[in-house]
Amino acid sequence: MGRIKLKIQRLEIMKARQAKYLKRKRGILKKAKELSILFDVEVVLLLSSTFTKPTFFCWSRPREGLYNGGMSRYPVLN
Amino acid sequence: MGRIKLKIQRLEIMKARQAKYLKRKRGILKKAKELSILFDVEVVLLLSSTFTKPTFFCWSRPREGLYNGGMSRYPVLN
DNA sequence: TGGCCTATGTTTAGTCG
DNA sequence: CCGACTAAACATAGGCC
Repeated sequence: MGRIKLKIQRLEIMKARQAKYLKRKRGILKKAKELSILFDVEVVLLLSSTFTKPTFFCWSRPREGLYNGGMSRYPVLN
Repeated sequence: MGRIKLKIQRLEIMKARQAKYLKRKRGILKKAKELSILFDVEVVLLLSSTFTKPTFFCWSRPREGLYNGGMSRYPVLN
């Protein structure tokens, strides 16, 4: 993919790191969204890096008897 | 991607649904793993569908002073 | 930082075994 | 279900601004 195949190992060059991360983050977020829509799958995706703000994606099916589509306002342990 | 462009909308044909889901699930899991390795990013990915078992992927950086690489044995609210 | 570009590597729809 | 195959669509590395 791209001009050169990128070997899957930790990227140490910080300059390139952030730009690449942004591109790939967008890519996986798009995939997650497509998956949730295509297959009606509930998806939770959390990405936490040391160099940018964390990213959170969450999609859930609507549930009967719930006002907000089943999304909890606060985290719940059952 | 593939022979025919798949419009991103809910798939109703159950026969094709499961096979396609499996392929795409593998795809996004690979992406998640690559992301975590390349950028040293902590990743949580949870997929829950009505027609197969849920899938959970979690990767975290090792932390000093913790035995098991920072993975909580039980869910924790802070 | 982040958008745009393009060449090239990757993913996947459809099919068969 | 699983794996393999192919062609077409997609994602992205590197570069430029």
